[in-house]
Amino acid sequence: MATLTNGQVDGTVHGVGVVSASTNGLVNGLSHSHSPAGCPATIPMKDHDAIKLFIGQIPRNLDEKDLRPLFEEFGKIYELTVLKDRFTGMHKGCAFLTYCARESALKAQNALHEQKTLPGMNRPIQVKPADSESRGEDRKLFVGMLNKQQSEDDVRRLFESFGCIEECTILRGPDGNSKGCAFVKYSSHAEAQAAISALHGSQTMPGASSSLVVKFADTDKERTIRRMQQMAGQMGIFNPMALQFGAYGAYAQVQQQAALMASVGQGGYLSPMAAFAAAQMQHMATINGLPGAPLTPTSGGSTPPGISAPTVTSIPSPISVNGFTGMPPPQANGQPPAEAVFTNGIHHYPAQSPTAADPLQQAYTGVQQYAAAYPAAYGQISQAFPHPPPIIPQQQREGPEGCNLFIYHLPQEFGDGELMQMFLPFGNVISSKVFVDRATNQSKCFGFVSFDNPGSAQAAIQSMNGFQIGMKRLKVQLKRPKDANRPY
DNA sequence: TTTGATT
Repeated sequence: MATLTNGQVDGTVHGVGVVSASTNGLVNGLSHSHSPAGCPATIPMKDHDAIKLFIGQIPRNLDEKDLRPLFEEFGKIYELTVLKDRFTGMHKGCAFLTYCARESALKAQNALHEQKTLPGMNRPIQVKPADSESRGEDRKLFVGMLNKQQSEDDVRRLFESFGCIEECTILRGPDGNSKGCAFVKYSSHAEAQAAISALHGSQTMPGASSSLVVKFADTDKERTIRRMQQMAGQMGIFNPMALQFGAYGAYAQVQQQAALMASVGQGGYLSPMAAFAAAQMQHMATINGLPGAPLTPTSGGSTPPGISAPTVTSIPSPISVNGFTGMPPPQANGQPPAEAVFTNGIHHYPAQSPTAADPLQQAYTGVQQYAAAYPAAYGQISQAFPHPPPIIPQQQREGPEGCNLFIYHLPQEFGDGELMQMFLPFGNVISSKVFVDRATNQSKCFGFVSFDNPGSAQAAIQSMNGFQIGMKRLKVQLKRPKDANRPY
């Protein structure tokens, strides 16, 4: 019965391999009747996941009608085309073959590929998925910035007017919650392209942070590249210096920042690093609880062995860094509050000649103050040192509950790196993320920092919440737990 | 200016 139906709609069926072919035909016929509007009524139907095969090493005297019988024993053929030279029409010795059923293609490949040699050929026949198949996700779209409440059906409705949707999947987490993105597979590249043109950036879903993203899904290669980049990012978070030297390394990092700050500070442009160094200086004052009080420019400047740093001097004038207000007016006297605070045996060296007040020295001094003001913080880092440092915390972006901070009112210039470094003194930062507007690549001035323990997170809140940078004050709070703020 | 998604 099914065979008859197929025979009627498909004049090319030859009645070979009828049993399995008709089964597939029936299934497809049924699904076809339910297919969304806009799907062309292609006959005969093939499986959505049908595989287009490349057939090689075909004698040039065989054309489609000669080849059919050979392949039909594995299932109903949807399409078989001998490749011909575009200009001369000459048989190129190969063909494309698509079965209605994916299964048939697999069977044919297993049975034939390199298994026999056709008459007149000196190499065995090739039966394998066409290149276009392995490459071929060019009709599959990645859709981002969906509302997390939207279902497959909602997404289908949004995309159905551009073509025949073969597949629509919302990406979900382990708990079944939508991740706000989806895959939509059309039956052709052109349909997918049409959907991109019409929908990408066209609207912003309620609750989404930016406009709808509609683009071709990654190919395998792109996916691999992305993975590598992610790995690199993971490694990058954990600065080798910090890992190797614990607090010592962190301190060296700060020195590097200071140097960088100085180098750009003179040009009038305030880099993220400079902003950070400046922030640290100010923060240091805050922590001391001595805003405007004598903060010591230090005689305690240390140059840890092996780390090159400029000669340290005291600062004769108040620190002022472009664009930053509220800096404490340090005075050139007194002692740093925490001389020799490093608990891992690193000591400050005596200061050298007190001279000039160039930006570098200012910055450097400020950073020293910062370091000096953080005995506890640096102590934490150094405590972690004797244990094997957690290098890559299993891909995780988030720490345990209570370890993740949400920070906003960040300076526009801050990126992930600056954010991390700002919080490094409070513990092991397992991730830091500044939100970036996908359209403009600009920071949205808020982000996340995750520690590996709640104590560090609390310490960071204590110290950094309300911390003034420029005209803004940081807000540092625990990240809302995932299940909070659910409408239902 | 207010909560990390991504094949």
